[in-house]
Amino acid sequence: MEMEKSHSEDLRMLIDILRQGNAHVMELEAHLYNYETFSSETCLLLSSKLQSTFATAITMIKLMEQRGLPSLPSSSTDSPRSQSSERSFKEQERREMCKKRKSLPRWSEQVKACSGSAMEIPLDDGHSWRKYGQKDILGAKFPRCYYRCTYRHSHGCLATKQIQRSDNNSSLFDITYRGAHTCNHGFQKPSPLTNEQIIHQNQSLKVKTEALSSDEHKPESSPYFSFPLTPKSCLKPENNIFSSASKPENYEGLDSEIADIICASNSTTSSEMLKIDFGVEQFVFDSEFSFDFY
DNA sequence: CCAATTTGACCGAA
DNA sequence: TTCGGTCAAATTGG
Repeated sequence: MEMEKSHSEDLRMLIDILRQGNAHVMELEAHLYNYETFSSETCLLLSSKLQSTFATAITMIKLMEQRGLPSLPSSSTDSPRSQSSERSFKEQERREMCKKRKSLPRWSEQVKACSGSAMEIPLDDGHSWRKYGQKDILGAKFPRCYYRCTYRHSHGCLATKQIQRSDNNSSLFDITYRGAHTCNHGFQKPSPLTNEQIIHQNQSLKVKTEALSSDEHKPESSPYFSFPLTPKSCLKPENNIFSSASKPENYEGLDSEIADIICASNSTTSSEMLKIDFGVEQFVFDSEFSFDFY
């Protein structure tokens, strides 16, 4: 009762903090998009702001956990009855996680394999992935591989991707991403590419954002899919339109097609970006910031 | 020894 | 029940 009140206050604060973090992401993105004002210093600054935002949020969640929420399984002082509920608590947590993952934005692209020869592996997208599964898919010639962000546990980064070799053209890979990276290990220093390389890669790359059916969520609230974290397809080094290593005329030289791709997943237009939130309710409760359980 | 991958088990959705 | 996605123990590789 008393507890509940302060709990909801905490939540409100937490939400504010996360909103702030979101604002920083916007700002960061704006810088990435604006070639004129782009500076790595600014980005680093924003990145560290983001880090501290998340750190604060994490700390808050931990505190709230200690105070108001069911205690962690580790404490052996619990009454026996809480032990029986421990299982269902974990179970519940798992289910919530599942739900959350499904609600994450999704987009896919087709990527050409390294045009070497035998080494048929899709290009590295600049993020660090850890394979966690492989499945034979009904009616598909090749198995589907499942990857999650390497930093899932250390940073609570929920990004995942699936890679599946195309049936008819085995040098093509369908890659489906789910969830934007919240870790900041993502963007390795982009290697300089020539103009031709960029153009070539742009041509061989199709990005389609799968706007999830809006009936899946109450449309009026949480605009999940307008959360405009730039998909890797925009930021990944091999497409490094924004890389300071590539010359400005690269960007200007490339036509609106690229801009379309860049905007594809932000299709809700930048004017809407400002009122976007994380779908915070879910984010707060389900987030995997409980990394110290692992 | 640690971190990544492999692979069968498990679980929820359809 | 089947299928697709994830987990986690066993295995591999550095």
